[in-house]
Amino acid sequence: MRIATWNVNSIRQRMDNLEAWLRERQPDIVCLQEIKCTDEAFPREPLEALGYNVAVHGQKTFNGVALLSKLPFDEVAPGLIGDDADVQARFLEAIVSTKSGALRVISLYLPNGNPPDTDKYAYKLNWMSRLINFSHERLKLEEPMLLAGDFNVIPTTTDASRPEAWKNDALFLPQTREKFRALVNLGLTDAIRAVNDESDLYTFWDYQAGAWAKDDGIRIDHLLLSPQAADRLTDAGIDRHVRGWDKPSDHVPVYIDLDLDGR
DNA sequence: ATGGCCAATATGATTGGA
Repeated sequence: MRIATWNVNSIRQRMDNLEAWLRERQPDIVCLQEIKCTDEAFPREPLEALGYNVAVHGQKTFNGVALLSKLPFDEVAPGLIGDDADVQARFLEAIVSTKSGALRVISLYLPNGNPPDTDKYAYKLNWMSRLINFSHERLKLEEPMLLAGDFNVIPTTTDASRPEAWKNDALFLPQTREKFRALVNLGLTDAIRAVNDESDLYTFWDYQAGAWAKDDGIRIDHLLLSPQAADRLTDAGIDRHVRGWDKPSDHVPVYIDLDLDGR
């Protein structure tokens, strides 16, 4: 089973790219972020025509996450625990039934947090604490689970072309990386790093300053696997070529293959 | 030349992104 995550930076601006990439990569499940539209405005029909069930947690103008799945959804739940007053659409949890049993999938869009001297950074750190609490609870279930999305975290210096340029950025500050480590240290596996320790693995290149042309990228889109999912991991990759297409998102898809055939 | 973009919005300037 192939599962992918992609921050599309507006689903309505990215439908041509999304459909082309779905035909090329043939994922079974896709976690989307920054759809930037309401549930009503989400283009369900063309995706359903490609064989996907669709679950959406959107809002007007900003943020918004969604899930596509060739398997039907057994359960879908929007929102991250820990703050009932948080109205930003950044989290969508679902369960599908595979031949090996239930698989829990979360599509998440972690707050950017810039500038760091504002309440935006406090919101980011608090959101990360809530994600740690959520993950701690779900890991007790000891089932295959993956947290997939735009984490807005550069985990290490190896994950940036120019780490010094990000030294004071909310994506790379020590507190941010510390919280990300605390999350991973609950027992999650960073899928890309489980199969590849190269230094030039990026998932985002800014639209500005010729970042793509200079390969000035960062790795901030991640798939974190529970032990029961990590045991089934057979491959992981980044579709960086999609960044070179016409009308690209500034992020590219990241995917994993899990052996859930239930032998 | 050390800067250069993109998307949404009762839109033509502002906000957010990273």
